[in-house]
Amino acid sequence: MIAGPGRSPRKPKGQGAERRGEILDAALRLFAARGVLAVSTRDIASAVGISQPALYAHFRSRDEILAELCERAFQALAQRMEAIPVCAVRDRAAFLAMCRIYIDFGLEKPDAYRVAFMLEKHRAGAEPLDPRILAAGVDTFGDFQARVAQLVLAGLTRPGDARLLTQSLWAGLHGLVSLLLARREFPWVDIETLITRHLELLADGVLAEDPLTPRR
Amino acid sequence: MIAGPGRSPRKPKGQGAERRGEILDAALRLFAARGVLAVSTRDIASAVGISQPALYAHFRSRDEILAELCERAFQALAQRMEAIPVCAVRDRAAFLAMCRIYIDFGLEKPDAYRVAFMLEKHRAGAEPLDPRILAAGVDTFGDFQARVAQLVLAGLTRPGDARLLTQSLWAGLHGLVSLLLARREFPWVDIETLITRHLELLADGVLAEDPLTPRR
DNA sequence: ACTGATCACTTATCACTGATAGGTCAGTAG
DNA sequence: CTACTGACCTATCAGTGATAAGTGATCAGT
Repeated sequence: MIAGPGRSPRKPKGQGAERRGEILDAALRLFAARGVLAVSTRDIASAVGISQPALYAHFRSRDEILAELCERAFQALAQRMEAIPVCAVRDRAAFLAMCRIYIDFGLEKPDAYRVAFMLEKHRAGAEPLDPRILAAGVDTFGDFQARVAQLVLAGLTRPGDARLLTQSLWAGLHGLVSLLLARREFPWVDIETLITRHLELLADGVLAEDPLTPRR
Repeated sequence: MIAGPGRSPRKPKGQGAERRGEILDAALRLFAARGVLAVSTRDIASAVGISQPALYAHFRSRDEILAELCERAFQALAQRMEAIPVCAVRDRAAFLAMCRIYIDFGLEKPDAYRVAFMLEKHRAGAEPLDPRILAAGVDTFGDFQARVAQLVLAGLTRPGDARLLTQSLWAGLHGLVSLLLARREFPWVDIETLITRHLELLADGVLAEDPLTPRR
């Protein structure tokens, strides 16, 4: 669409996997700058400094580039989540910290979050979604679930098994992040207040009332 | 993309607003059948029985068709919500029923829901979103908030004003609906169980503990 | 040193997208 | 009858994702 700042001046050949990485970096940078829908394969190729069809030597389709970025995003989130070790999830504070990591990730890396959780990968009639990506998503979800399971084992949660509680909690977190990202023009209350209150709401809904660790 | 079943055989002229309605109906039908992204203006025009440029006599762009459908979707949701009058929202059961209406709407009319709540209207660099649509959304949200305010007035909620609680609750509901719609291939637990438990979670998070109306 | 294969890349082109320009034709007002 | 209006058409635009076929450098084997 727009000429853009960055037509690189034709690169030397570039060694296999190295080019692949360059393409992914350029794509993520453009997606972050203009939005996922507004970036064409020509834009990406131009930013890398190669012709548009050259992309197809490294990726089978534009969607495969997205899928690869999606996998990267899952890994980045999983890495952040490691800041709260599974064994450390034993009280309300750790629960809140864990949820906070998810929300902060979404708000700080909106395009990674969009690619991973908001884009519809298989439009009606397309192929059934790269199983590698599905696996990466399920893995990341598993990391989350393992931490919730700690709370269940410690008897801190309201009734329900870890899988059910985790899916419900995930929905609660995703709802806030995705609405904030997709409806920036909505008249939100103060965002920090909203996040804090929403986390309290989720904690109240997931965790058992416990007089020893009062809510506020 | 695909020829599709429905090239209507060239309509007679059609009176102004009537054509407009036909176009919206056809667009919604196609979006529901193939997904919003997979439907072109030529598909819509062909289904109505007119040429593709003729659409632009009634709408300024494809996005304006989407915006109009979005407004319709908000109205449809608002209409369903009227089944629970504002004054009737006085207890946990009414709260759950109100939330259930939202979720059922999303799952039963996935394309209307997608158009209204999940599509990103203003990609980076586009025009700032039709204010009529924004107003329709804020109105629908207001209907929701009025019901939550009843609960606040009745002293049934945990701390927080109605606006804050409503935005948080909305996020909780939207998270579940949008994830179920966007990630159909995810290994969800039984969906009815998940919905029920999630609504309990939200109720526990929003409503005060009240020994007179026990949770289960 | 020559040959043949391979690889990363190119240009040219495909069918398709949303959108615009300009002409056609029926119906109506004067 | 003329003049106008409005709904509609065909033709065409630039931009999209993707493919085909060709180019030139590199490298292994002889």
